[in-house]
Amino acid sequence: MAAGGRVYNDSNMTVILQNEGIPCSSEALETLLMSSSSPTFHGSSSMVSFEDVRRGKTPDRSFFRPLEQQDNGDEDLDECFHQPGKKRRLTTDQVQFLEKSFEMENKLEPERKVQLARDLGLQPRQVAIWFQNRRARWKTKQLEKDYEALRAKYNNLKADYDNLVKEKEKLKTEVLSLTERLLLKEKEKGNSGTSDVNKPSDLQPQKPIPDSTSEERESEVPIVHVVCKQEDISSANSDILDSESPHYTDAGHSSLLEPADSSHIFEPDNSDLSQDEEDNLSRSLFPSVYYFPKLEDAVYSDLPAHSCNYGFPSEDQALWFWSEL
DNA sequence: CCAGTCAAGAGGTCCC
DNA sequence: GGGACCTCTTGACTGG
Repeated sequence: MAAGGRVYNDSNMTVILQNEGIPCSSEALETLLMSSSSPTFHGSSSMVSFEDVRRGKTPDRSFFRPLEQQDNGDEDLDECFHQPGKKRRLTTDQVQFLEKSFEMENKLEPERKVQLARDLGLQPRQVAIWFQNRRARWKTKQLEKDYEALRAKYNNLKADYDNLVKEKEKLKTEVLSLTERLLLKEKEKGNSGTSDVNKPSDLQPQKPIPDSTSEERESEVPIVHVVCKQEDISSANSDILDSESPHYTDAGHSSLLEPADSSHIFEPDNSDLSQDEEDNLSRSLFPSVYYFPKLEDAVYSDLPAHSCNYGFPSEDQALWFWSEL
């Protein structure tokens, strides 16, 4: 490596030491070189706790250096004379100390910076840079975590959505077969000679007179209003579904959805819906954009007045329809 | 201070 | 074994 190939002489030593802010008299040099091989620091530096460091028990800024000397006997030379442009890794203990400090508070006040620098034998600038980098890398990690969490959430929601789509299909099939049965029954009735079989009122429950409040609410929700007013058989079907399968009503959706969380809003799957575009049932079931809460979260008991139930209890609607059978 | 970037250093793998 | 190459980590710098 490059470090191995470095050649030092007295002159560049002096320059380097001055760059490092180390007094560079011949005695100082000697002291540094001596201390590097001094048995005083040859034990693990962990023998002196960081608490001691905080209390000022550490002898001087060279405390953390010997770790490198343990790794490589030549490191001390490198450490003392390394070129100013060259990057030096912090020792494990220095990093641990900084990490602990970072855990306690990831911002660095000037006083703390100076104190840390003194404790670790680093330049305050180095400490500042270390904290900056640490914050940046912590943020990156945090973003990764957040991304993973969001992805998991998305997968759950997608699974819920898929289940709902399946359930919708099932219910659709069910409604179709029931409708067929109903029509068949009506046909049989007609054949038996009853006169007013084909009146729409026979197929549909009498629309009750809405009270003033429900009237007002209807006007607030034009899309649903229009859908609910469809005076055909599928309208009746939608009433049944609304009462029996509250998952698709908008009852309580606003309170169940987290605000500003677009992951809860599903655009209709066009590929799914377009396969049966004439199906009024689908249209009445799904407004252009629909929301659905998690099944277990849904509050089915308090349907709003505009949720296709004409302001009547859903059980009654079911009765209107089934009483005709 | 942050985001983006550079570059040194260290570890791993492959090939001769 | 060791050199070449690659990748990742991390200290340092820069511009906003």
